Amino acid sequence: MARVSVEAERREQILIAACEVVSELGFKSLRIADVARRAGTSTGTVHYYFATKTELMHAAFEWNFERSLDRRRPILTAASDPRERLRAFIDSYLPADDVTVRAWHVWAELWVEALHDPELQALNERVYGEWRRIVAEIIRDGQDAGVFRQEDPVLASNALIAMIDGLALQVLLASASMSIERMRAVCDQVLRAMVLGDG
Amino acid sequence: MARVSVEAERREQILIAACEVVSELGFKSLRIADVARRAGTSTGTVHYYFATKTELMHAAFEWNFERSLDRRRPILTAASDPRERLRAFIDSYLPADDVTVRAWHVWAELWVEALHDPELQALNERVYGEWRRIVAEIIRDGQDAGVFRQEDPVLASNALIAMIDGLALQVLLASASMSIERMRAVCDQVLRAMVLGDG
Amino acid sequence: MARVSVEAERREQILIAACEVVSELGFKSLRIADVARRAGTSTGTVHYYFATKTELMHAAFEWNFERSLDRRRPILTAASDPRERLRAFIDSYLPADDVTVRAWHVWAELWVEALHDPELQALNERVYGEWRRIVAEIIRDGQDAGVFRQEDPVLASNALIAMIDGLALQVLLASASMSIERMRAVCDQVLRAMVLGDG
Amino acid sequence: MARVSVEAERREQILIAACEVVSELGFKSLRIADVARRAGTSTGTVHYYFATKTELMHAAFEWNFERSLDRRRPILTAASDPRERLRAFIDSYLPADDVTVRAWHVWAELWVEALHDPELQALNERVYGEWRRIVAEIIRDGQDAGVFRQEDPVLASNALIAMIDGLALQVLLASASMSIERMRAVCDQVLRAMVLGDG
DNA sequence: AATGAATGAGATTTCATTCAT
DNA sequence: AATGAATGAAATCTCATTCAT
Repeated sequence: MARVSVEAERREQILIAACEVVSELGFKSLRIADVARRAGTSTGTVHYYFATKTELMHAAFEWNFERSLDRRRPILTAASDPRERLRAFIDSYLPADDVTVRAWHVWAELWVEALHDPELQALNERVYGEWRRIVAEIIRDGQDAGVFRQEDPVLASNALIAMIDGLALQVLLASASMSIERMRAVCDQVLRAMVLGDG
Repeated sequence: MARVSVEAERREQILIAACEVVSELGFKSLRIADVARRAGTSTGTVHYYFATKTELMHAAFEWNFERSLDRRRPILTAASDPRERLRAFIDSYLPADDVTVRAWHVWAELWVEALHDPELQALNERVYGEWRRIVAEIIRDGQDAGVFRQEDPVLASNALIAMIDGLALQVLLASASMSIERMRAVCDQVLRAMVLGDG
Repeated sequence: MARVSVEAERREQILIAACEVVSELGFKSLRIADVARRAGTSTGTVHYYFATKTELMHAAFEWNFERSLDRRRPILTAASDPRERLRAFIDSYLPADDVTVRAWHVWAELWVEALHDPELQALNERVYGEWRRIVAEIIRDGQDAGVFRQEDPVLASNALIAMIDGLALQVLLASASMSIERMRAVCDQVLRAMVLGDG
Repeated sequence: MARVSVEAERREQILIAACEVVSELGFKSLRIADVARRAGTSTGTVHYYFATKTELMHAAFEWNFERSLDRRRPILTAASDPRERLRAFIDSYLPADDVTVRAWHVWAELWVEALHDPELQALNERVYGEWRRIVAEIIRDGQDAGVFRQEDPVLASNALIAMIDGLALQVLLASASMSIERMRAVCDQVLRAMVLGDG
């Protein structure tokens, strides 16, 4: 019993460390030794839990996604006005705090890694399926309530999510022309256009 | 004179090869030896033209951007209806043909590399400045002509470009839910919403 | 008392497992973890019984030899015609069944390991002393009975045993030109030459 | 031109070093770093010539065999009495001098490695085919000349070669009961039995 | 008596970079 | 201008061994 939790705990320590290192150095520069040091253990131990670097990174990407989802659950289950829900959801994706910035970094690394790795593509697919369903649902609710303009909710959801990805990326790239505030303003203008009787 | 052009040609051969290899294997897996083989030369020669791997990659990213810009120039200088111009511009970014797909791959690799490299961030900044100016200009033209809805053209331009980046990425990731056709449909719906008297 | 036998049993399980793994993977590739898995226990337990890998392997070689000897005892104690006894003895060394093949594999691994290990050389010496004495005895009996040709029985015994080793090795190496049948034919011809009044 | 010979020379230096190290430490204990040091170069260079440790070892085994063959060619082409030729051939296999001892060591390591490696089994097959043909030829010549006893020359050749292998192995194992002199005596007695009108 | 998580020393392998030609 | 043999630093991965439980 105690054993199991020790193992699970250790495993998570290593995954946390891996995400931190990916976020700081990038996947390309990440060395097992960095992860080990960060997790307060040895490379041997990292390999005891994850047979290969690839296995470790896949697990880290998966873990990063699960945590992201966990953090949003409260927002989505809160029964509130669709406009509020959509805004809160989008807001939670602004790379404003350390945790969110880190998660975005990891996610960006996954994208590029996935370009040449079908297994990671499958993870991306799963995640985006989840996002698209959530956002499309909110849009549909808003349309039914007569507060969002009529249009295909699935296409709109795709447009919204893609825009967030693209904007966040520019923010992460420390773009002088794309600060957090600017990103928020862009999102606001797009949301305003979606809401009826707001112009 | 002749010499200079021979050198310039060789240099470009190497840059082309570098972009091809990045697109196929990813930056992380690219080896100088791969680029050399692809360019039909030796690692020694690659280093003769580019002192370090970093220098080579920066030059390749720059080259990729210049080519991208060259390919769009005809679209932008063609004096036509803003709606047509905007659509043509967006269309030229759909990762539909090999050349465009390859360019996107290289671009995606640059993004992630730039997360930890200020020099590449500067390149990204220059490129996005260019794009934003171009798109904002078209939007302004359309608004002046009374065909686009009134809104901040710079914010709208940011929204549009970010969306294209995000959508293209999902297409590149071979997402089952984001084909080229789907991407086109998403763009169409967004454009339709921008155009007045179209709903 | 009961405890001791439990320990002895466990010890033997591990030795059996070690011989099986050596036979299948070779000494070079054998890992303690393999032996542990095969014995249905853990690496910790293997080390509880054998302090080091070297100690385990020496014990396994010793065990392999003892078993080999045990299997031949009935043949040697059966009072019969020297010709029959010699033939039966040789026959028992043909790598025809699984048990014998496995024993040969282990033995071959010992040879090569012993090239750089005096302790294993000592074991080899003991074993060969045993074989040579046995075979020389049979030959002497046959000479006394007037059925074997006159020659130095110790030299003849060495020749015979060396030949069996060399032939068995080629059979183990899956040589297309040295099958079990061929090995038997070679031994037959040599035996026939030893027996008087047979040409 | 010069280049080619430099490469070929370097390659051979490395193979010589590899055989020496195998002979001294055994295949199991051999490290690329040992070979590199012995060859007066770096591990990087060894890998420049041989992609993997396996490839290096296979090449070394092959090289060891080719050299062995080269050393015997004079004996075999010398037109002389079959009895003399057979004796000289056998004599050349006694592990009496350093070169021969080293070659035997390498050969013994190959045997055991080949037990789990089909590619090495193929090499063993090629080599033994060569030996068997050579020895069988000599025996046939001797039988035709009426100096060797009548028996199947191929079986006799197999018996002889296997015996030499088995005896040499015991000599290499520093067996107290199998010195070089003893090995010579055993061979002599066997040869004497083959020769007609000699008892 | 038995376990298995953890370790660290060490081995192979990779590859950008150098440099003599 | 161009080459490619050679290098060495560094990274992943392996595994016997230890030790707290």
